[in-house]
Amino acid sequence: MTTRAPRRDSVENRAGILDAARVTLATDPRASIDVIARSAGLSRRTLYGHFDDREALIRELISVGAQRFNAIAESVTDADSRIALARLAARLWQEAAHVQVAAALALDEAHVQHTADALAPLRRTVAALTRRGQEDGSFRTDLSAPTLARLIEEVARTVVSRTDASSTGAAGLAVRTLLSIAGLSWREADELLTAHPDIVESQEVSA
Amino acid sequence: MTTRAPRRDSVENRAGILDAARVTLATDPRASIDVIARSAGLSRRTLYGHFDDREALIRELISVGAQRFNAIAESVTDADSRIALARLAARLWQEAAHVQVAAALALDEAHVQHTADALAPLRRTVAALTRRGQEDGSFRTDLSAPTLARLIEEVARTVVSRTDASSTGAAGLAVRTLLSIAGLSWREADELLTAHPDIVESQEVSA
DNA sequence: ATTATCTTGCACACCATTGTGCACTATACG
DNA sequence: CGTATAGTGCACAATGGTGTGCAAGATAAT
Repeated sequence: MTTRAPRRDSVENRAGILDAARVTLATDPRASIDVIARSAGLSRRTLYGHFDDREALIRELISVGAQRFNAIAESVTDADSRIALARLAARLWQEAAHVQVAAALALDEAHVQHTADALAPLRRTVAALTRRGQEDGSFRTDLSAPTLARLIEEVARTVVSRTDASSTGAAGLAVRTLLSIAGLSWREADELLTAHPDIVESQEVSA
Repeated sequence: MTTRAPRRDSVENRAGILDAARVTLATDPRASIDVIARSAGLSRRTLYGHFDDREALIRELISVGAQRFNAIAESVTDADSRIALARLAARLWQEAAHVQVAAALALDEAHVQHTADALAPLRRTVAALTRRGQEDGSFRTDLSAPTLARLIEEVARTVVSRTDASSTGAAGLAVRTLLSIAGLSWREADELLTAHPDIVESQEVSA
């Protein structure tokens, strides 16, 4: 009596719900279950077949998203801490779709804790990077490392969630902003991005 | 048949409600009317005696707060655009209590428009200041003036609403952050604040 | 082709919240 | 004082959301 394999449409629908939730909640973090389900082309009742709870849905969304971020954090290995920060920002930006939900949900009182936990590795990376940047003289030292790291996180969240991801040069804007926060002068950031055009592919941030 | 003068407790209570709403909504922008009323030491029913609507209450909160901000914006007249920005940030920071509600409500879809309208003067000041800073070579020119102005606004909102206003040096943190965004190197910002200690100085911790 | 799996619509109970009507009490004003 | 003004508690209807039970229908796996 081995249980039958799960139906293909079922797993597809489950993924579809997560997708719809990601898109929908990025705009409105408290969209109703009904809106999410319909946006996935399914009925509200069906959604409850895949997820016990609104909670369960959101928790999974956060967990899956966090994994991507943490993987990105690991993938950045540049020796130059300035470049490392720039590249980290750019790569996260490419995940904008995912980042925006995370940014939105992270502000929701009910999920702050889970989000914080899930993103711990990324946060550790940022903290280490900040320390390194200060030690090698690349980053500002008028703020303590923890404070600066926090500031970088908060500003990153803001820039990512409140700029139009589709507009040209948006990625460049995000990267430049974070480098400024880290303490680089804008000219230095400019030079850096010119010297390493691979970091941000879509150029042109006109004056 | 001349109507009698309004009772003193009535106007006090009205003010108390606005106060309570300010404090409560700063933490949780969608706190219920009941919570706000009780936090003001009044019953829900009484609140409805003073304000037609949840809307009406919030609209007044925004209007009153916006007036303060706009007044501050007008009060900053420094010729040096860097100092003007620093002072503007510092003065707004002193209004932290008010700023935090504004920041929280400004993110609420239902009130974005009203908030934007009410804060138009402040926004105009920031825009003009940004343009001036770019023209006199103080601010960065790798971003267009409107983009930079928007960035300054967003980061200001973030810093103000997501840092502990009571912690020491918080005002300094806010000011330094904004100067960095404007394009100053952190050393330059540091010099500026050392040369003009009056900008961040003397933060009253009045309850 | 059979059947277990999945989707759906509908009804339901439940909850929090909003805004109002009303009778009653308290109190500040003149 | 007397009285208009204000506060309170309670009941009420309405809204919009959550999560569940169930029967009937669709469909993918075997």
